[in-house]
Amino acid sequence: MLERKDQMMVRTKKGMTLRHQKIMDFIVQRFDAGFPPSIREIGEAADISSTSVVTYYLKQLTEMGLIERDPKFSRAVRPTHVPSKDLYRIPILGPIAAGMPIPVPDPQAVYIGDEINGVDVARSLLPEREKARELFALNVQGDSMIDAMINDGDIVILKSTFEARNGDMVAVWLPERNETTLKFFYKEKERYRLQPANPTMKPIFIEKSEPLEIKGKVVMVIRKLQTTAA
Amino acid sequence: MLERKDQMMVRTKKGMTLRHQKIMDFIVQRFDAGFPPSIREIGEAADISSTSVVTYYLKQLTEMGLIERDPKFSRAVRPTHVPSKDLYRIPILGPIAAGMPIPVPDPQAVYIGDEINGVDVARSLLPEREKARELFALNVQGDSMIDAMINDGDIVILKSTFEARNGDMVAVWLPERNETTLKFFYKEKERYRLQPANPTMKPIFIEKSEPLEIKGKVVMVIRKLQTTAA
DNA sequence: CTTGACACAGAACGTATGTTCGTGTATTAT
DNA sequence: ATAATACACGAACATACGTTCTGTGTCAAG
Repeated sequence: MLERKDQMMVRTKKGMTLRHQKIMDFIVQRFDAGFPPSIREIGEAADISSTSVVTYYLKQLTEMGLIERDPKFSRAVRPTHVPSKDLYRIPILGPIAAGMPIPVPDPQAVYIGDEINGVDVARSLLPEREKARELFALNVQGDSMIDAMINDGDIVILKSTFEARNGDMVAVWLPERNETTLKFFYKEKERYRLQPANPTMKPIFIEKSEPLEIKGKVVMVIRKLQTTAA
Repeated sequence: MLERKDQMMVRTKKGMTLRHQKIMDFIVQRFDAGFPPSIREIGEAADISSTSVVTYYLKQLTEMGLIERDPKFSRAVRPTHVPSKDLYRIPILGPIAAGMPIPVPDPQAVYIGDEINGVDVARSLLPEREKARELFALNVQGDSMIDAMINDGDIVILKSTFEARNGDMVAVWLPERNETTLKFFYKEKERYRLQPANPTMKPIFIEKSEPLEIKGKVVMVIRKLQTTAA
């Protein structure tokens, strides 16, 4: 009864075929909606005509640890690890300090193993969803940022950018001084003014002849105080 | 067939009877688990013997806007508004400034209308779940907290407490000075030392004879930089 | 070439599931 | 007092659902 041999899936080793992915996508989609699918609905979504074949794949996905099932209930299938829709995990790329260059986001390297160091931030605190992917976080090391009202141990969240507008707080790398700094950015006639957040402190001025690399715009600062074990 | 008249639910107006609540609780519980219940399972959970009665209540809950159903699928029932399990909404009680007393959490008043001003924080950034209820947030007004490395517009998250340990950052009200301040707290022999977070600034000392009210312990500071509309 | 593992189809079976209908009993309105 | 309404039970029914069994085509190893 099988005629179209070209449509059969081949799984040389233990990988994900197109069918595995289609099924996973559908289950995740339905899980997000709150209504988990039946075997037959999965079959329809993945172009599988037989319920036994769906069961066959579900068994594999379970063994891979991608889904969980409860045989006691119908439609009791759910993905094991689903990132929360209400959170966004911002990768922490590394430390930031006055005498160090700023780690730059690398779209390739970031998602190795999917188990990256990161901060979870509520979507409600973030700008639009689309731009969240441009965000990265840095761990502040040392007291060198106190003029930016940022302390040792703080986490700064930046939006990757190479330009800045007046009034933005930016992460700047000054090659000639071998210095990283976080300042409010103002473009003046012949120079840039880098203004500390702390109003009691003086700005520094960078002539336009001097190189100045803007690495990102600070969008948030999170400070966790060590909770002395209650 | 009905003998126990005392067990019948009476809904004088449009309120929630015990059965409504039992059903809602069960649906929410199952929704969180990812496996929505069937009509009969709901009936079992709410001690309802007839499936038609469950349907009857489900219809009411739908009309109240508490749940949603999709008649195309079985087990397709979900609560409409479920607070995310990954977030915790910390109520913002009001402003904090140097010359103002600190708003104190009032367990009664907080939950009016359930639509309170608040910050959503990822649970992963918070201490244990149990203690999250003791948290409240304040909106920093003015520059008076710059010695605590806290700026105008910052949000400070505090844990309600009346005592402090050495090294805690606390919100303190000094009645004799009519002053609110955020400082690291150290108990010394004859006095308290209130140390600014900014290492370049000097501590203030409070003799033990002077009254000092600890209102809370700072657990987190969140600073949102205004994103100049991209 | 044979064998066995893999990928798939189809059908059958027993149970689960949601709806609907008929009936009964309190409570409230007229 | 009577009617209307709200709350509740149980049964019946058609369909949905998951499991299991048989069988078939594909491919690589021996």
